[in-house]
Amino acid sequence: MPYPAKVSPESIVQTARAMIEAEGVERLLLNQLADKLGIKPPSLYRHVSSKTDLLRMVNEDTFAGIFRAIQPALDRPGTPQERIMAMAMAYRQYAHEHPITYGLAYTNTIPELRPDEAQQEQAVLPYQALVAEITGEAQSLPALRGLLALMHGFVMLELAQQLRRGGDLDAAYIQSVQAYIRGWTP
Amino acid sequence: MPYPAKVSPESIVQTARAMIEAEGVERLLLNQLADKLGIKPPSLYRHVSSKTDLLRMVNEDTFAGIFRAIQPALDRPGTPQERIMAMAMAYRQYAHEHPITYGLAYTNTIPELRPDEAQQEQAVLPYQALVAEITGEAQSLPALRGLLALMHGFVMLELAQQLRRGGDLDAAYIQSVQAYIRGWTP
DNA sequence: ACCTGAACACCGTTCAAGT
DNA sequence: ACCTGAACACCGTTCAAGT
Repeated sequence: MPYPAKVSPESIVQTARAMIEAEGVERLLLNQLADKLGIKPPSLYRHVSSKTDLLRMVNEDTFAGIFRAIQPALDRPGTPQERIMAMAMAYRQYAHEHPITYGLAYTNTIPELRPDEAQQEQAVLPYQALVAEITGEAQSLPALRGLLALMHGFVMLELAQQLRRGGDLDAAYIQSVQAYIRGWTP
Repeated sequence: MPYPAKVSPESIVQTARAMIEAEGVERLLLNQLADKLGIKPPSLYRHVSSKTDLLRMVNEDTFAGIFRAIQPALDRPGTPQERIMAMAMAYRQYAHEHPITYGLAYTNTIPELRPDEAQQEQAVLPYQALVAEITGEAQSLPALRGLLALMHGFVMLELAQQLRRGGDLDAAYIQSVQAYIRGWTP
């Protein structure tokens, strides 16, 4: 009866993530996932309680990845404006490198796919503090929200192919974030 | 053989839209849709070539609705800043009134769900002209893109329940859009 | 011309049985 | 403790037959 596990929650999530990025969520089929893991579909249910649960795990992984990607901007030297800009660049880069799973993490049409609230909040606080260096404490929450909205919205429009009119998207992003920061600077 | 049609593409789209808003996309089942229309599932295929095609039609309808909602802001009197703000308010209101289908229209994970490009572009031009009154012609495209990103991103974060820390979201939206516009004003 | 019953294909999920 | 074969449920889609 000792039976070495062929898969782990980590290997499942990682393989699922790769399949989603390669083919899109709608083509993440559990029998194909099982195939790649070297097991049969029913065995997946030893490690994951449902396909929805699996997608939630992928999303958690995505949020962790985003915060890991933008972390260095916090410790970096420079003015608050420069550090926010560095964060915004790292944020967009992460989204470009994981276009499908990034979008998936934010299209929580199903509440079960949402990540833990408290954990999420904890992770944003340092960035709010960074924003506060420009706007002051009192305005920092709305200013942070607008900043996240601008970054997220830009990236989502890009990924959904909604910015198709040519022109320099890198420059548009930088200019827009700079304009936003400038607008909040007293 | 004369047989009056019980349904039309319009009635199908409208009913589908209502079901999506009421229950979410994942619970738009074609047999339930057929039920509400008083027909049997196979009959749907007289009017729609696939479920994907139906969703594309719903999305087209959504984009038309968005532009209809923000149109009045164009003709309204006032400074460019005021008219952009009016547009931004109408935009967010539309999204609040159609939370699910709004999100659906912008999460084009499948290319087939995307609306017509040329038509889309035509519809945005007046708003670019409005933005140009502030930024000048040369900067108007990137400035418009950032504005759309800010509006879309804010609304998407709200709808995905990603702004849960309390505070006045209406005020945050207004302040953020104002800051953005201010940042672009020479 | 439009609708339906019957049937198929696909895929997530369960469960009893294997090692 | 982990895996599998067989089977079920669900749902989008097709097609030949009805009016």
